[in-house]
Amino acid sequence: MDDWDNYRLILALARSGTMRAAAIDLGLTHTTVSRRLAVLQDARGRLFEKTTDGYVATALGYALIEVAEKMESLSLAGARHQRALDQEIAGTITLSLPEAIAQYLLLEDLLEFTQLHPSIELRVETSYRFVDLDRSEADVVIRGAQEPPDHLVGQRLFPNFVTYYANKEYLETTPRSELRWIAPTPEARTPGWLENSPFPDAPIAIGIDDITARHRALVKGMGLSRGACFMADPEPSLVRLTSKPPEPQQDIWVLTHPDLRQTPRIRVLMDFIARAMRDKKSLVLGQLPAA
Amino acid sequence: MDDWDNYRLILALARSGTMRAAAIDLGLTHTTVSRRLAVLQDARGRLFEKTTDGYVATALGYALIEVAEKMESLSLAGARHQRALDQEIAGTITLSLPEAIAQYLLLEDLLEFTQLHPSIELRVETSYRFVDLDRSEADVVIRGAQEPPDHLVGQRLFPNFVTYYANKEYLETTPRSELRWIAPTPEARTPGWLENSPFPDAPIAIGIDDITARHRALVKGMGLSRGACFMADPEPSLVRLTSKPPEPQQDIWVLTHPDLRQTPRIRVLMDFIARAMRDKKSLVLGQLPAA
DNA sequence: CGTCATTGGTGCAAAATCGTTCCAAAGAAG
DNA sequence: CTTCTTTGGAACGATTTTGCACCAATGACG
Repeated sequence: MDDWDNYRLILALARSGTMRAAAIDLGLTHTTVSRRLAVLQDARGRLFEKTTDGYVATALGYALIEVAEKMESLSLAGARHQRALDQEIAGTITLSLPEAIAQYLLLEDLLEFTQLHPSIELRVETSYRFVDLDRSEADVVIRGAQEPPDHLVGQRLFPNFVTYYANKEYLETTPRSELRWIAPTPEARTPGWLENSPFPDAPIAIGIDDITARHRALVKGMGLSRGACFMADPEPSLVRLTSKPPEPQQDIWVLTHPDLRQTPRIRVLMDFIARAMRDKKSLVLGQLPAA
Repeated sequence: MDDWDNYRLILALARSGTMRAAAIDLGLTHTTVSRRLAVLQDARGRLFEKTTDGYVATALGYALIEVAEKMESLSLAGARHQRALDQEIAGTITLSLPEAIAQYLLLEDLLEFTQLHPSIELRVETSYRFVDLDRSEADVVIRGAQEPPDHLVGQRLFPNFVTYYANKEYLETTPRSELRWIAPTPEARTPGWLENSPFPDAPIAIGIDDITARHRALVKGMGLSRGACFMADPEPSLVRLTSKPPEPQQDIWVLTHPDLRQTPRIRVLMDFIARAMRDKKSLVLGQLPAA
């Protein structure tokens, strides 16, 4: 018995009496319980005897059940301890981050964070109204920037990569002369984006400020667009317009105020975000999985 | 964390500091430790932080390490308890069984039994001198018999099946007229065995009393022979002489004296033997694995 | 006494886990 | 500063584990 999980098996079988019931308790099937018990008893000797009404522990089995019961109370005490620890970092955090990242990159992760830390109330603020971060009410900020921002501390992750996309069907059914661009509003356009694109002669049909609205229009086949890899690559209806590698844009930063940095609650969130982002690094860099 | 074995992982990592060392402690590789820790921390939050000299537990990690330490002492106490229980059934058992079964069927199992119950000294007696079991010094007896034996109690398992065999090379290279039988001594022969055999006209070259000696001669290609399936089937150099199903011989019994039957030590051994035999039932019945 | 439900076991295919082999990064040693 | 060792992670193939669909055996119930 070099697998402590076997104690859980013993406990479930002792309590429920039958393999099928024990399997349900453990979230398994009766075959798995049967096989695991078989190897366990081969290694440690008979633990249960099959009687007319279920499995009954032998002397040895009973000894191990007692161990398992104590282990269970330990485990439950550990869970309580964990909740108590989480209480110590209870409070509210306001997180400000770009709408696109919130919706397309970190949505599930942020939900997971709230489940992992029930004592933390997380408020997500996706508007860009707070351009001046010092005056912002946010505690933690995710933003793209070239330089380390003043008065804020944190870590730089990696650049956000973009390239050119279109809806596959739109691209195949639209005559080349009819292709149109969906662009940001003029002041937000990257210099040279059109000239370096695969279709520099196509006209700009519309300028949309909101990045997710632009993405929706792109997915619906309303035109060509330059967009973030992490938004477009997972969308199966979209194809890249060029085989050239995506281009890096601004670096992504995870930031907070210097006087909040040592706050455990803040540290936990920033660490969590950094970890979640790194897990998606290849997606943000636009590295296609099997290409 | 619905797998208590993860506590072992935490403990090993906390003690050794690096994944590679922890992996060695656990008998695994560092990749496995790394992956398991990753999913664990995804589910329960950060438990360790990577510092310049190894992994250091966070507050949460430390709480779980304490749980794991207590679990470990529980597990060790359980192992001591098991040894103590085994002491209660300490003593000597003399087991009498046919030489063929001892050598070809239960050898590993009996060894395993002594490891499982170090407090029991098992003496194996394979001679057939004790034909009268009441006068035998054996505590437990395995024997073949048609009827439930007098003055002894226990359980009947299943019949021992036999059929006809030869060394494959011997069969292919020997002219049919040169084929010879290796038989038991005349008084031990089953009536009609020769007439019902595939080669009823082949002469009997030799009569050997000892069953294992007969088997060895058969394997060495010294002739045809009728023998137990559980001895011959696992031997790759032997082939069956007939496609007819093997014939049942005497039932196999596991027996003891009535006044010993309730002795825990005896019960443990008899239960173990019955279980081991049932695991090999298809082998004894001569049911070929992939035929 | 027959029917039906429940139990645990078997064979096979799918899935998760693991080990091997590689590699980049970071410290330690020279 | 360079070299070398040690660390942990990634990709891939192999093994193990697991679930599913059956089945025989046993007991419950009408």
